[in-house]
Amino acid sequence: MVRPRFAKLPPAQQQAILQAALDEFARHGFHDASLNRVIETAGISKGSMYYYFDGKAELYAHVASTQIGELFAQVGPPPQLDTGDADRFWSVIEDYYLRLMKALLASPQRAALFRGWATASKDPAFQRAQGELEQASVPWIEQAVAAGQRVDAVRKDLPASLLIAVVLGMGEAMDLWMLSQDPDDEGLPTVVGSLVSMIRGAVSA
Amino acid sequence: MVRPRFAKLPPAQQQAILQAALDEFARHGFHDASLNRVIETAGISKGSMYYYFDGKAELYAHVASTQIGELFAQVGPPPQLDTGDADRFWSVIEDYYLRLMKALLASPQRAALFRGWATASKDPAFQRAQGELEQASVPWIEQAVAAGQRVDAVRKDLPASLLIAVVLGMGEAMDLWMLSQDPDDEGLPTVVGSLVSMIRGAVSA
DNA sequence: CACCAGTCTAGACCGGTGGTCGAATTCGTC
DNA sequence: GACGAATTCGACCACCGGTCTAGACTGGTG
Repeated sequence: MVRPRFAKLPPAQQQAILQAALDEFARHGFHDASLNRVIETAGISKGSMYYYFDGKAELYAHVASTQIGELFAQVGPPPQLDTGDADRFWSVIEDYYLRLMKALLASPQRAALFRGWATASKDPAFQRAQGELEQASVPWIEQAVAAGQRVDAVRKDLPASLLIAVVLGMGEAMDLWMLSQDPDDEGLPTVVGSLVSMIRGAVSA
Repeated sequence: MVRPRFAKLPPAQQQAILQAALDEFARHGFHDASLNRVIETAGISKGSMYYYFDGKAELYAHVASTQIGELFAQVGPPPQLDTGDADRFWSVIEDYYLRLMKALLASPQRAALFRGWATASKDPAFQRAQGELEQASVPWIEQAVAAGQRVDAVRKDLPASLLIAVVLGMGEAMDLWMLSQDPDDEGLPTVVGSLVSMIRGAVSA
């Protein structure tokens, strides 16, 4: 975790550090980002950086969770999923996915940060600090799978861990593909519709 | 590419280098593997290593392509896919997938090496040297998708690049999940059957 | 024999990395 | 002002992948 001391810094300096870190992580991804460049850009010394953050991974985790928070603040909380039948389930998923992607495409730097997520998630140094972030995304997917099974939208003959792993893998591949295509706002709904139809095909009963 | 000089080394020393590199890459993945540890284990100097290999990426590429070669020698070449209808297509896929996974589970070190592939494929230093390896896997998937479309086993309304990206993502997630489950030989066919059914659901028409 | 070009090895060295640490400085409070 | 805690600083550490030079060894030639 970020150390509590950080909150006591003048907001301007907090912002300088976070902005420098966001720039660096968005541009280079987790592993190739340089802490030395961050402290140089932010105008602080290495000692200060390690006084406020336990290390590179903690800094990344803090930046990423801040960005996630802002993204959710824009898009709104995840919707209720088990309020209808299977078709309803999937159309709610598609709608929410579409809104998320729209918001993401609207802020390229944030998109670049999340694009580097896949890389970061395989880095041992990062995985130790990932706990907090994971608890914001994986449980939601777990609940979504459970809700889908409740309304007969998701098959029940496979372990939930496998369904989740596959959905995450598909999502990652789709996100990377979409971000590399840079679709306009008109084409986006069609693309998202196709992606959700693929997920539906993979996991539905 | 590996330099031709390497082939002129005494086989024992070739083996020492390749074994040390395989151990290191399998244990740590591409990025976190240390060339210094490899040369120490192999008992050669850094100068010699760079005399025989252009760098870390070339060494990894050589080790990996050797392992791929041995794997294919065990399992046999990819099968002909467009010799029947859709059901035939998918059963051939499932059969081949099953044989590949069986062979992979039989040699844990090789499995660990390939598990690190995903990590490696995102490393810029690695991508430059990936050409040779890529030409052995991606084109095969492209052909498989094209063959599947020919026999109406794969939907034609989406770009091939998306289908391939999603299938690769699913495959990666499934492989990781399977290797983490460490299934016995009895359970394997069932699991592989489920996985192929998920891929089929995602990409079929 | 002497000489030489080519092959090969050793390891010092380079700029970079993330991370540590003790000293110096600033700040809050008596 | 004085004292202790909070904060800042940058030198320093071990390690990384990669470069480079000095020299040992080899086989061939006059």
